[in-house]
Amino acid sequence: MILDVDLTSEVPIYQQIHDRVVEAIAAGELADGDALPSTRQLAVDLGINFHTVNKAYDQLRREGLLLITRKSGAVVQRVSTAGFAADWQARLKTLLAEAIAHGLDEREVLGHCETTLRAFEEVRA
Amino acid sequence: MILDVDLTSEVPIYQQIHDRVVEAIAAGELADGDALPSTRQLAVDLGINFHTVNKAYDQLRREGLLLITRKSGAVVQRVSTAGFAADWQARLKTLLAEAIAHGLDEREVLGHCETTLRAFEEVRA
DNA sequence: GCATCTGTTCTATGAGTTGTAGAACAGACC
DNA sequence: GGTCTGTTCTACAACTCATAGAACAGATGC
Repeated sequence: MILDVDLTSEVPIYQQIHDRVVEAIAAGELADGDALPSTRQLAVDLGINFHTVNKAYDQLRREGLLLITRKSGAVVQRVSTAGFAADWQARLKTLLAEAIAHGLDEREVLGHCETTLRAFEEVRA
Repeated sequence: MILDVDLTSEVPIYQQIHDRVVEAIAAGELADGDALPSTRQLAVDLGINFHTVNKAYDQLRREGLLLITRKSGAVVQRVSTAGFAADWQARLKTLLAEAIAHGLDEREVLGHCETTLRAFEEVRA
């Protein structure tokens, strides 16, 4: 699993780790039961502190995407989470509004959504 | 113009103000040339400090959505901004991946995008 | 048993962000 | 002249971010 983070980005490192894992799950590169590297190992690989990796993993666990045990480490396991849909739709509205406000056409924006979703499908197929 | 912010939210107040203005522009409730309330006035209306409003307005100005002068105050005026598209598409990918990772179907996600975009169109019409 | 790796938890520190606050200046308006 | 405006400056408490060190306990392999 390739997981590249930009240490110079304004986006927090733990957030980048979180986002890359989510994208890998969406693309099917990570499926239920797949193991992630240990917090200490990934921290060494990325050249960061293991507490930072721990924070990203913990966030994924709270979101119901990761199961973490002392025995098996971090394993992808998706469980239903309440209240996700409403929060997600609110963020979608804000993001799409940003594109429209900046002058993009509705059809153009929908095309970007379609292309992005198709990319996930294709990697999975 | 109604602008409601949640002071108890974990989302920063200035970010909420920014997002609501962007959504209003996308929905056509705010068009080019429309004036926003002064920083001090909006701060009083929302019961917050005017520096916080100033931060939100300044962010909108840097994004090319607002023109701020001592004379006319804050006025909606959209100008082209470089580098917006790439950043936006990266954020779109992350947001859509989150939905797919949580088990939503691709068609379902695209449907949400379509519905949200249509809502903007309808308010504008 | 022993060493090692793992997740977990605690404290701590420095840098940066967030929101509030007060003050001051200058242009615009009546 | 008085008032409203945006702008800029400093300042503060609270919080976040990332790093750091230490310690504990379960699991694994020899």
